[in-house]
Amino acid sequence: MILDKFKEQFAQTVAAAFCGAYPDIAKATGDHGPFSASDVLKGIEKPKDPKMGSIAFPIFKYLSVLKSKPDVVTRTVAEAANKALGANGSRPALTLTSASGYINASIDPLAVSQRTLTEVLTQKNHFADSSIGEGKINLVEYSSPNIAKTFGVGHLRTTIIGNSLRRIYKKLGYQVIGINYPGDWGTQFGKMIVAFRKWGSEETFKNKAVFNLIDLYVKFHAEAEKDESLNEEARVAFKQLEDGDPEVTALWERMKEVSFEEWDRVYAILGVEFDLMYGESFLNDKMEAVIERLTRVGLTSISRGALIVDLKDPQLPPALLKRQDGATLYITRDLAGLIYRWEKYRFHESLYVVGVSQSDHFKQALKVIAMLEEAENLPASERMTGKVKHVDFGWVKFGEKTMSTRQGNIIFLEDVLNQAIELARTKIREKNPDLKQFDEVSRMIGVGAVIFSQLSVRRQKDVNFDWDEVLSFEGETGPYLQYTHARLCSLERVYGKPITADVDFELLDREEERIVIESLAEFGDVILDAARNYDPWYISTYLLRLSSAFNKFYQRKDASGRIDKIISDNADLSAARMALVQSVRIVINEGLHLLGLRAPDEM
RNA sequence: GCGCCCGUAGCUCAACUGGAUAGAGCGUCUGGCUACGGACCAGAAGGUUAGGGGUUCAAAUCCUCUCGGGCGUACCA
Repeated sequence: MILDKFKEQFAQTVAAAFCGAYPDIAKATGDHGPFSASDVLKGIEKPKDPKMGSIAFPIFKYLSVLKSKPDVVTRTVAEAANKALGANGSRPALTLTSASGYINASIDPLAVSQRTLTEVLTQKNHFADSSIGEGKINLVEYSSPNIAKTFGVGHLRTTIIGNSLRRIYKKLGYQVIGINYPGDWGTQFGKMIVAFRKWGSEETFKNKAVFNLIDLYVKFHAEAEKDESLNEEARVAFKQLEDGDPEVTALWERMKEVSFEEWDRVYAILGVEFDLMYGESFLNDKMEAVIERLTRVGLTSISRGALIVDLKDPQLPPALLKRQDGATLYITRDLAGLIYRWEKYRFHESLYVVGVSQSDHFKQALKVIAMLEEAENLPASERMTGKVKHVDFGWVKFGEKTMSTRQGNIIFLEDVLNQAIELARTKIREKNPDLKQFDEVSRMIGVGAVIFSQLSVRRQKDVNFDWDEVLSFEGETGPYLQYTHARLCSLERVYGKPITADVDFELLDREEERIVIESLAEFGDVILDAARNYDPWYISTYLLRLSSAFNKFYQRKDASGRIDKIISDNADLSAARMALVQSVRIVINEGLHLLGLRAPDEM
């Protein structure tokens, strides 16, 4: 965003230089390719190596039109452009160079640093805020655990990605509704009820209730392997629940209650927030209307005894609204939920942060909606088609296996968090034994390591759950970012004087500073990338880049091999460098917040 | 069987969706004026991008086949 202005200037200058250098071809081809500022702007890239400048423009694809060699083209154009830039005698904001098929440009560091640091220091944590979301509502559904199952690491990704997306959209000015939609309905409850009747007791609800319920669930599946009739019993039991049988309903309520307690504890540790929570059962009385609506336009039919919507797509099985026995299914509730949310919020976008394994399910549900809206011939403004997205993510794998509650193959998230926190405590005891807020900071770091472990891989890819990696505090980790933040805070404490943007930015023109400052300038673009791609990973990797750039600056050595200290006897230099320090601290702090991590002042 | 996704350093991941010498971290090895905080920094080693063929100025990226893995495939969610 901050660099946009320079990119535009680059594009205009380069296009003009092309026109000047190849007037005949320009006349013949018209305002296209290298002769068009907007085409040049589209072709702009970031150089592989920051030493090559900040803007790069490859010219290969124009060689056949220009009928010339790459190095000749880049050299003549760069020279002409430089001449034009320096024409009015003042210091040019851009300096172009040519290199093997690329026209590169470096931006006058002073122009960037002045603008960037001033913005960061005055806007503080509101730096890179945006208004693109103003007046728009975005829904984000995430976490959505199941009753009577505990939080495993499998639920970690949806919870963390969703929580982060919620914060990212807020920063961009959207009104965001973070929704937790727990699974509190369905045949699984038939199974739980049967299991409880057979092997449960009052003791089940005593201590560690959720764990006891999981044991029952696992046992049910083990037994059902041997005895098919258990599944039939479960179907009957769920039907009783649907019919409102008081005894069964009471049992269901108790199971819900203990699960809620469990989640609240985990959300509190993670620092995850929601704006709205309702379970699947909330939609029970809203499904019939949806079915009627679908039926009215003739989309439903009976097949093999079940009520379906034929999706007219050989690749997708039909959407089952009702089973043979009349019980509703997952997709029936999701359709009701889709419509409920659309009618209530008229959202700009509605996101479902749910694993890849359900991508067919979402394709089916969205196809049903599209068919319905088409059949009802709704005006475009009344249609949600295109606004609803399945934000899928890869599996959390454990060794070679995937997690499965049914097989009892699961790691409890709370155990992971507790171990991470305990490790943080050990580290702090050894490195900073006098730390005042020992407990709180230990939690920040342990939890930060766990959260970051899920955000350091692109959303769509599977992520391995490896204890050693999750509990690592070195390298590309959350604690590394937190450490950098704490160190920046420490510098401000040592400096002890007010930090302002009223400094001589000319003093920050060395390579290391330049890279840090241009990273700061990118923050806004990175947030937009994360939002557009529904992936906080962009921010994770950006913060690592920024921290690494800062740490290089911090530990830079001068010719004699001494550390080139930030705070020195040179007051002007120190003031300028501290302006940079505080800017980096602000951006790391805000970036960590967007990811859902806390940033300690000391650790 | 059919559909979708994936295969990059010993390990975990990048590569701006077709661009420059395929980059980081971990691990291994070497180094860092008596630390403005060493949870850091500098350097070294490590690659036929699973394999073959094709498309073009240019392929890890696109098309095709082979091999290997994951997920889904109507009455679970």
